[in-house]
Amino acid sequence: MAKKSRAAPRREESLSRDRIIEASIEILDSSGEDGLTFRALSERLATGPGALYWHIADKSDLLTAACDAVVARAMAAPAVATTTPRETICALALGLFDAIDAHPWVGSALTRASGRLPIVRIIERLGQQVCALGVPRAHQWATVSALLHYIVGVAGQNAANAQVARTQGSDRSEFLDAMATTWSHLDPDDYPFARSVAAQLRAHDDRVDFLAGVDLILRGIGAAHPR
Amino acid sequence: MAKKSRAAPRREESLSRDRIIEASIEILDSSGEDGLTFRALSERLATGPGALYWHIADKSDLLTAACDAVVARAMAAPAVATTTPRETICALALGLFDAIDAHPWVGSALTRASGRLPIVRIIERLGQQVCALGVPRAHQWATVSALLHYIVGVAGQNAANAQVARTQGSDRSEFLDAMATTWSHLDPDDYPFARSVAAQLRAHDDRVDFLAGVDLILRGIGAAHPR
DNA sequence: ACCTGAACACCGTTCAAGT
DNA sequence: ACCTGAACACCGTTCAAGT
Repeated sequence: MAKKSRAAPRREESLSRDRIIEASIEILDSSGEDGLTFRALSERLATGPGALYWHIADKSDLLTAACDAVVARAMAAPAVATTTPRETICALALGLFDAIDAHPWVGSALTRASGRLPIVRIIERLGQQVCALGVPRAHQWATVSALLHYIVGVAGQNAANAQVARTQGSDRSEFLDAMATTWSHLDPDDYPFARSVAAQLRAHDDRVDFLAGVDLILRGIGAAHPR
Repeated sequence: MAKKSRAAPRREESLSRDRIIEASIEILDSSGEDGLTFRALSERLATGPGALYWHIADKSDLLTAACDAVVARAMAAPAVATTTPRETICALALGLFDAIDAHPWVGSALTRASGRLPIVRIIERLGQQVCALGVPRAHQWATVSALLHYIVGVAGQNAANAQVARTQGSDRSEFLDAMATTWSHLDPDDYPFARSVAAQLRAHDDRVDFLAGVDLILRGIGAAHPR
């Protein structure tokens, strides 16, 4: 047996906020929101639950920090000077959509992060482009707010869908299929529209619909503030 | 002492799904999401926690049902024949906004109710008006989806704000004030936009901003599908 | 300063037993 | 058929005690 080197640390790396957040993201990605517990997390980090509280305030802090790490990456892509503000907004929105698609738990974390850092990052990037679009100062906040709420709304719905699919053990298409079937059995007098779109539901592409919504808002901005 | 009448029931009314949901709404309104526990609920209904499971599947079922009761009321208002589809959509959106403002927990419940009854109710009412607007069949779903996600997004944010305000014991204006202060202290190079809107944040009216967002989407619909 | 891990005060849910 | 309430398997969080 090899002799222990002097002052060998208990872990390969000592505990730190960043290491905790990194481990949290891994657990969230593999086991979902319900899988992230202080016990599971401390086990993975080879420590006790109490140790985590030295580096993070509470679970909400942990979730927001994990969310922020993902959002920061998605918002880090620099704006290319040769693109229009409109294109940049679409790119930012799509970047967020894809990040949330890859990490569904970010969707629900974002919903609970109002006013916190991850939301401010998004507001800042959107806001700069809304200014560049020529929206007058008095309307800038409401405009950014509309874009933000739409994006966060879709994010939350996607997270919820993923959560349902996870707990039911079914994948997305099975989930959509079951939903479409339920809708097509609704009362024709009370729910004519829901019945009529049930079929489209099976084939639709969330990403395309998401972009269509962003496009609608951008058109609205253009119509409200013609240059 | 009055003689007990024969066959006196243990409770004034026997347990039922509706009574459970009604009591849940009262608890949610007075104590928030965290206040709704099976123990608090069974105590208020003078029964044991296990009894509730005879009438409801689980907590998610309970929350969705409570949410649906509120949404159903907000969506029940009949469309007046003399109004335009546009006005009806605004009225529906405002009705939901006010319902969620009065019952903040509905916001987060809605986010987790994708494809369930409360969401279908909203989709149906919006969908009929979107049809009336003359949106071509192929674009109806994406259009309704944009409106829905925006509304649910705002709802979720409002619920989160109310939740933060509740746990901090502060009211909405204190919360907004603290947020504005934090934002105004952000780094000027990294967050010029967030800093510039921080002041507006203190004075802004959520309801007005919400309507501005609905208006933006409606303008976008008009621009995308001119009649 | 940082970590340990038992203990506390809860949860949602189940289920044998009652009526 | 409907209800009871103890019991189960968890949570997040705290804190005296260690290094």
